[in-house]
Amino acid sequence: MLGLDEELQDSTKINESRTQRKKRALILNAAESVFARRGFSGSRLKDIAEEAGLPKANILYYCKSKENLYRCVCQDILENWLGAIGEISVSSEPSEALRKYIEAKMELSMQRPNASRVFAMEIISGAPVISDYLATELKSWVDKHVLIFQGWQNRGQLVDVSPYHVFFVIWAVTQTYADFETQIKLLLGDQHLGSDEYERALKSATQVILCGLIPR
Amino acid sequence: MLGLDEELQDSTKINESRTQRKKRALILNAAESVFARRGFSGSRLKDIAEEAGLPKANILYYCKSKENLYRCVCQDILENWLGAIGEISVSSEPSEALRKYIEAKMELSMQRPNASRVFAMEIISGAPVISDYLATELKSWVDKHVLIFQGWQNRGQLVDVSPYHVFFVIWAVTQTYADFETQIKLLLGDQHLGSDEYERALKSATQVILCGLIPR
DNA sequence: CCCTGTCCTGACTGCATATTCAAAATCATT
DNA sequence: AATGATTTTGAATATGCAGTCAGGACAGGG
Repeated sequence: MLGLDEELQDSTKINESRTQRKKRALILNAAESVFARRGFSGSRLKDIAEEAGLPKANILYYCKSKENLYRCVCQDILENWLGAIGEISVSSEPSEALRKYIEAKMELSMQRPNASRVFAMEIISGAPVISDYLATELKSWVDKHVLIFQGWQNRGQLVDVSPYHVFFVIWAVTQTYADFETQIKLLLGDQHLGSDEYERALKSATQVILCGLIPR
Repeated sequence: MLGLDEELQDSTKINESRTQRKKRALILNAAESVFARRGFSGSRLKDIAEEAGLPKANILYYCKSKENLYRCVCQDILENWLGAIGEISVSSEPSEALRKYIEAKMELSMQRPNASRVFAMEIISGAPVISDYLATELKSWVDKHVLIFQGWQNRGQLVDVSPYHVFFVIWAVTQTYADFETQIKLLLGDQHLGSDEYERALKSATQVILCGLIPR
């Protein structure tokens, strides 16, 4: 279990046919949903194969090993996340910028809850696969935005809390609706977190966090 | 994988000697720390045994099976949590009550981070073992407190957000410092979340959440 | 239609691991 | 100290699973 970039199944091969790309996506999806539920060691290739509707050996043909498959899933998730979340600029109004950011994160959590869960398990397990990514790409992204936050704070547009912790709070809240869906459903007595409940969650999260961050 | 209460190794046997209770605690501790890192399926009895400094077969002697051991760990965690968190009463001032609650939760997260992580993984996995507990004991506790929150809201002491989501937000934030410690350490560049950083985390969490909840 | 390389897959292998077992050690009681 | 009950443990077992492989299907180019 080392870094992400070594030995990854090359998913951008020059001559990859349409059906092949579809099959890859199918496998990644199936794998993501199984890994999300059982974690890496708890997942069985057989289950992933069934979920994807393919024979086990075919999975191994596309992704050389279970570990490599897991790495591909992680990479897929990280790319998707980095791409989907827009930047925040210094000049923007913090309340609007933060609202947009929270909305975007929330949207991601609801649309690909399994991605969030795989990520969560990976971190809880000590990030054996993505720690490099966290320490380099994510860290520099965060550090950059911490500066922006401090700019806002100097202008009195943001309350005086450690900017890092602002991120921790936002991430915690937005991801909880994906990661702890089971618990939330059970407590709300709901079977499926409908879009009405999603609205309420978004409203609560945004309201609580923003009110706590923007001075009046 | 069924409910919690069936077939649990009876840890309250009448004549259990001091050394036996110590050994049980030793095993539970070791198991908790391994389960926290690897999840249920990812954990190896061998690793738990090594962590506890006991031969593998001895673990099985005390807890009949790996699954039963996992159940015991979960039960231990839930009991500890339920016991440690005080009640919140209607008559209390919401800002003080919530502050205390947040502090207590935060304290638990920092003191037994592994417990929090086991719990998190269990929920993400769909709560195969503790779903009964969530649906009964925890649900009734939450429902009771939702009424209290609504009382506060009627008196204008608490902003108008869904009380359930107030809990989700508080839990998300307080647990993130245990569950995502790896990520937080990497981003802060710290090796060990010292007590100074803990103070900062507590302050940020309390400030953001409370300011968002208490009207002015 | 044949040939060549790619893709697919059922059966097999070897290893890791939870659990059992039986014998040894320890303890408790008289 | 003798006897029986409980506790401990190394070794054996049996199962489940990731990964291999050899051969079949298939596509494309001539």
